[in-house]
Amino acid sequence: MTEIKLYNTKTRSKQVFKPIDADNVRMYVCGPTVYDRAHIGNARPVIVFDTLYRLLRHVYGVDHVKYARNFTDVDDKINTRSAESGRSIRDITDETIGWFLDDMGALGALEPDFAPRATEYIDQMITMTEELIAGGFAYAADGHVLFDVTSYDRYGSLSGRSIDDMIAGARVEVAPYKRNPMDFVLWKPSSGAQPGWESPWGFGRPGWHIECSAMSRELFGETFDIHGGGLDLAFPHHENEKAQSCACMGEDSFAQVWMHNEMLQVEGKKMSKSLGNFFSVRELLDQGYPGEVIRFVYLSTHYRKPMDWTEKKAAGAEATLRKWRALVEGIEPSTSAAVPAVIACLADDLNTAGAIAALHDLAKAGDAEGLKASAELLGLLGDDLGGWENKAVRFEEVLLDVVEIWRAHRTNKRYEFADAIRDRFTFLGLVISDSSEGATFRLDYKKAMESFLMSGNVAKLQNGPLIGVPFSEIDSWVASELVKLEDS
RNA sequence: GGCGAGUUGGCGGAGUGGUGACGCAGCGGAUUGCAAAUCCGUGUACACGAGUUCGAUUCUCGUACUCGCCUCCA
Repeated sequence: MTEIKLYNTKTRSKQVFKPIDADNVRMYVCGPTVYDRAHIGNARPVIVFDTLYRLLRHVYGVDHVKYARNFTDVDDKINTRSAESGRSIRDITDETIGWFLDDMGALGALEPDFAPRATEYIDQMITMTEELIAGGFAYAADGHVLFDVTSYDRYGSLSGRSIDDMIAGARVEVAPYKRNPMDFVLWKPSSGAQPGWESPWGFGRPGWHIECSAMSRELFGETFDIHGGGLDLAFPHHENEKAQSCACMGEDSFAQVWMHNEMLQVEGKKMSKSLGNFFSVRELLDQGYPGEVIRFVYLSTHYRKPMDWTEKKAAGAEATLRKWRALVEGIEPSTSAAVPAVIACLADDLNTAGAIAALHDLAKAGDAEGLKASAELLGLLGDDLGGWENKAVRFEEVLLDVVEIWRAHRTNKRYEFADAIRDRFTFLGLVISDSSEGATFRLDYKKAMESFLMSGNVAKLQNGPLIGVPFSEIDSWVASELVKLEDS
């Protein structure tokens, strides 16, 4: 059996992965708070852990791996959104969950086996909170229940912090009902319009961290194999989850391996709402980036390194995938055809960049079957379209007419006319590949967009090059230019 | 202030204690009416300083710089 090594945040080292039960490998990943479209940073853990899920399924068998990813559907951001829009919380969260699954599906992410919603596990959260109080790890005060961080002596061990250091950082909310400023909320009171449930401490709602502890116990039991999420969750979210669960169920309980993906940047800068370079997966898809291209860009950087999203990388990814897709077209590989070199890279702490290099080797060697089977382990080159339909040239009829004119000029050696037409094509971003089997065309989006802007169209670039013109506008512009070309 | 990560050729990006991936770009060639596409070939890079070593880009320590988390945000 393939030996998988994973970097464990808890031990700060790469270790051989030994599942608790090889017939029931369990992975829990923190999912989104559902109040808005997923931004491109949300997509990184989804793609990273989807790839790990695929690898685990390959190694342990599809029926022996269980993956849970929660939806946080009770949160003040959702309450705010509800108050602003006048819509019900359930409406907002239902819609957002639908968007999330659509957008992540477009990136080739498999749906997890479990997608628990926090609001459906309130009872379990209350139960765990009661257990923590009974065990002396939490206390009720002023309608709140707080976790007493001093009661758990390993508090801070996951993220490498000490309580004293953190208090010195002075970034904690001081509240009169807290015994220690670092104590965090397990339960808090709700008033009027806020969502809430009856509890031993009155009408209220859970704090953020308790949901993962309660839901993972319900779905997976007291212990499970892998807990993943973005590095920014390491503290406080994961530290607090671990404190709750281990205080409640023992130090050996809860996650055995903690994995954190590094953050994502955009064109070399931190992506944040305050910097305004913040955009959603849907915006990227709508601009014509196939989901598969986005996925490829993410996988070309190791998950524990900061990843920079750039247009240049996307263009490179597209060129590579286009080449590979042409090579594997019509190939039906057996599921066991995945190549050892690719598997070995993935098994080495998910070295996806190395795996992609191995795929390049396969492509160069012309091993279409190996390429396709191996690529599918990374969620690439699947049979679904991967979002390429957005790139299909929808003005095909006009195009074919113009091509006939171009061809006629060439056949008659009227090269100056033929070349003028071709130059026009090139200007429009239409890349012509004229082979012995006939001419084929594709639209170079970036080139087309440049020409579009050069042609006097108003630039709509507001927040950098990516938040630009929708692909559909380029599309119709190219079509109208082709009509002009045909007329002239 | 606390914690952590990184620094590899023009760009992106793996990896290794000892003849230096891979991709893109560039360059040369094949092909082409000319191109595009494709194919073939081509590149002695590992922040700086010291230490360990027969030998370090790879290990240790230090310096510089970059970045992230601790706040909305994964």
